[in-house]
This record gives sequence, structure tokens and C-alpha cells, in this order.
Amino acid sequence: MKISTKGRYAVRLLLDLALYNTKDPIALKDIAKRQGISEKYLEQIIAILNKAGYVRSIRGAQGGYVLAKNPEDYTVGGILRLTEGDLTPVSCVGQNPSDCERRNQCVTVRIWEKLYDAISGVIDNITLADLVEWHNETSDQYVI
Amino acid sequence: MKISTKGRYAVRLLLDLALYNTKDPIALKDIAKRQGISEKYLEQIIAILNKAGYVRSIRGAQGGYVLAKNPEDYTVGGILRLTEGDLTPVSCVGQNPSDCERRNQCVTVRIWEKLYDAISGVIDNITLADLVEWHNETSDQYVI
DNA sequence: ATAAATTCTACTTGACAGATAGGAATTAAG
DNA sequence: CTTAATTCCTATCTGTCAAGTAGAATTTAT
Repeated sequence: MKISTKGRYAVRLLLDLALYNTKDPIALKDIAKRQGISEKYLEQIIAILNKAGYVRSIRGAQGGYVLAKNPEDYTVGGILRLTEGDLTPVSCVGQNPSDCERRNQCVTVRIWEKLYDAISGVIDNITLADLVEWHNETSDQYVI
Repeated sequence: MKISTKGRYAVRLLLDLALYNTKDPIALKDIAKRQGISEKYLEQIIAILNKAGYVRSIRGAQGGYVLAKNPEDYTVGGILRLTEGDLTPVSCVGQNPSDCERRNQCVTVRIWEKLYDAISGVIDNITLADLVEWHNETSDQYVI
């Protein structure tokens, strides 16, 4: 029942882009350094974000990445679903429920449905813009 | 971000006990058969519940298990925390947060705190008695 | 005594998280 | 036009853990 580093790093990566983005692309090396995350590992994560159109890449020297959309257009839920896969607590709920022959008889499904709704309710209602705002509130003295 | 079979089976096991309990102990073999779960695997799970005082065991022939408390005294959260370990989505939140040197600077913690609150809000407010009730509502025609 | 049950401990298997590694392709700058 | 900086691609590694299997010891009702 844990969010993996992949998803968490993806959120921090995009937040870093949102905070440090001017108009020039940002090299992954710099993000890795600021966030204290292996650059090689971040490569794989940002590849996912790139393919999904979450970031735009500029290749070659002085290249890097920029956000493809406005911060308020990224939900945490979207980022996590992309990197973690679906976020249902069990595989028999959600929009692609795996079929289980006990489905009809099984009362516990209701638990997982309520749980999934609660989870979605949180992560689908926090955007990168919120994170930026939270950051600005709390950290004159800190960088992320 | 999945609940493992251990936790899910524990819930079904206790629900089975709540539904089929009269005053006589129920053999694990019967639960395993009804639930379609390996008896050997259930052994290990019920051992946890037994040690925690969730069930009472009667050894020997005609032995088995009975619930130690009333169904309304078991929360799903309690069962899951016991079998799954803590249910925080990341290790840096909850009552035993692992210390992270980025803790003060890290805005994403707020996401995970909100998420954990939402998760707890659901699972700590569903009891075995609720599951029994849901079961009785929906299944004249079905067994669990 | 026997059979039915719980209890205990060890082992197996496969999958996956969390990286690391190396080189190919692209491009700005000198 | 060469160099250095960067993204892109694919393969490999390592440890951990979920999910179960296995076998034998212990307890107890009949």
C-alpha cells in the first residue's frame, strides 16, 4: 500500500520544472542535483512523462525540458496514474476491474470502492499549481 | 499501491467467522473451502489474528476458531494495519514517520498526509458489523 | 487409540522496485 | 566542422517481498 519512488519522483520532477521554469529548457542534470535523485533513474521517469505529453523536450546542447501545459492542468492523480499504473487498492475495482468469479457475492468490494473513491477524491483535486502555492507559502528560506 | 492478499484474506476470514459463528468453533478447513483460499496460507494469517487477540482458538478435534469480540468492535483499518503493516502511502507520514532530510523543504508531504487521512477516514469507519449488514442486504440468494 | 484439528518453522518461486550502465543520436557554440 | 552537452534507447543487475507450499509436532474430542 505504498506509492513507489517512481510516482513520487515524477511529482517532484514536475514540481521542480514548475518552480524553476522560465522560458529556457532545464537540463535533467540540474533537476537531479536539486532533488537528490539519480539522473539515470530520472531519465526513465521523464521518458514516460515525455511520451504522455506532460513535458516537452529540447535535444542537444543547452537542451532540457519544459512543462507542456500550465501547472493547474496537472493533477497529482494524473501524474501518479501515469507512472504508477492504476491506483485502485485491489484489482477488482476501478474502470477496468479484473473479473473475479466471487464478484457478485463479495461484500468486501464495497470497502475497496469507498477506499478508491476517497483516494481519487484527494489526488484528483490537487494540481501542480497547488504545490507551487504551498511551496511559496512556506519557503522564503528554503528551496524544494 | 495495492492491498495484499494477506490483508484482504484476513478481512474475509473474519467476516466468514462473523457470519457463520454460532457458539461452536469453526474449523479453518471450512473457511478455506467456503472462501476458496489455501488452508495452509490461511493458517499463517489467522496466526497473526490469534496472537493479536482478534480470534480465540480451540485446539484438537472438533476445534477451530471463534471471534473474540463483537463484530462492531473490529474495524477494517485495525485488521489491515495488523496484517499489512502501517497503511501510509509513503513512509515519511503517519505516527512513526521515517525521518527524511528533505522533510522541512518538501511540499509533497502534504499530499501524502491528506491521502493518508482520507484512507484512514474510510477504513477506520467500517466495522465487521457493517460488512455483515451489507451481506444480509444483498444476498438472500448468495453466500459470501 | 485414533482422527481431527491447531501450531510451528522452513522453504520455494516469481515478480518487481529501484536502480546502474553504456552507447547512439541530436544540436548549440566556438 | 568539431566538440561538448544534452536527450534517447535498451539492457542488465540486485535485493526484497508477496504468495504460497510442505512437513511434522502438538492438542484434544470421541
